[in-house]
Amino acid sequence: MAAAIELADRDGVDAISMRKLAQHLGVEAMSLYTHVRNKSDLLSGMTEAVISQIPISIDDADWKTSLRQMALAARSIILRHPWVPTTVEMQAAPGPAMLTYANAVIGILREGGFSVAQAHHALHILGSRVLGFTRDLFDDSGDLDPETAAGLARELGASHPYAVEMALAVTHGGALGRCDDDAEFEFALDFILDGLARLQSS
Amino acid sequence: MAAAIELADRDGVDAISMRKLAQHLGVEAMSLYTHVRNKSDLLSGMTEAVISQIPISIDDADWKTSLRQMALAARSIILRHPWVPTTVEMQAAPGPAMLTYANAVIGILREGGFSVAQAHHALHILGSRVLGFTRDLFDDSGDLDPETAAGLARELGASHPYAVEMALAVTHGGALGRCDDDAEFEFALDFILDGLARLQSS
DNA sequence: ACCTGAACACCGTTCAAGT
DNA sequence: ACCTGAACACCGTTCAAGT
Repeated sequence: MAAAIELADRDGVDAISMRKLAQHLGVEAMSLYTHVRNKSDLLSGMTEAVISQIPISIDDADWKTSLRQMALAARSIILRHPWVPTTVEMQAAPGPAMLTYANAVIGILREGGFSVAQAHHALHILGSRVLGFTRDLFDDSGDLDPETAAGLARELGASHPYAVEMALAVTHGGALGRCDDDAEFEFALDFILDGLARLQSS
Repeated sequence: MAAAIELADRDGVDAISMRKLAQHLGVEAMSLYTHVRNKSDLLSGMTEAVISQIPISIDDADWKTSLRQMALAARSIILRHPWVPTTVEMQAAPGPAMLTYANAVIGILREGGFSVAQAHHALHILGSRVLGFTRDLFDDSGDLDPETAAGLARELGASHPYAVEMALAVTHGGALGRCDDDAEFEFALDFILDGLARLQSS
């Protein structure tokens, strides 16, 4: 399992095949089937192993800081295993580690005074952000060299002025510095947590 | 392209292979390579074809109703092609249709009075929700028959009380009716749009 | 320009066989 | 209990050949 995680971290999850993993372990491909039912079983095992590393916040802080702590902790762990979002989405049913994590999140909300219905809404709103990741529509932390960026701007400026304006502002530090994914994640997280506080008290 | 979309709608995107698609078209697999560079080119073509169907709202309503309209329209189209979220995430670079869509969203925000920085934040917060989909952590619109549900509750109730409480409330209409994905999506969307309005005026 | 067929280097998985 | 090797039914893609 550890070997598979290491291999996925290095080469990406697409590079994981029974044959390659076996080779990585100095063994024949079919030997893996004694330890794992099939490939999807392997992938859930890897996913569960990572999820179970996310610390569940136990201290009795208020729900907002607890949730914030957990989401940021989750993010820092998942950043080290960038393939996890993919494998999480591939799973049909959540494993025990995932269930424990979800139970902790719901528990924080319920103990914080959310009704079941409110907590349910909150889960839908937080979506995968409680797990520390957001599938961005596209990478805007781009590193284009200035000349190709200028070329693109000239080509697309007429048809997509707003997109180009933002891309330019974000990539080479115009008004905004280059897009800071960490800061952007925290901003979105706090935006949601503040909204949930308002939802609860309304 | 249309044939590929039809096949993916019917059998899922995993069932799409050059060989199967060719067979579906009554042709040999290698013939496809005259119309498409490779498989990933095929998948982006399919994705782009669907994205380009999403109507860009042109009427001069305020930004909130415009964005709401677009997100709901996007959702209704993507619901008919459930594989699109997957293929969107697989793409390295956004195609023209995706760019046009993003430009429209940013344009609505900018014309609605958002600064570039605010619009940038808004994009990160909306995430894939502007495209009408959210990857839920897990399906909670489950349809378990009552007895296995009761069994699960007994088994997990001790270790995961909060998760079980919510699952029971959501699945067989306790306090909440069974989880209505449409309503839940609209709720989350409005939650975000209201928050963005507050962000803008602060 | 479009289609074909054979071929190559991969997959996941089974099964019978070994220790 | 754990590992192996051959085999099967698949992949995406190349290349030379046809019309």
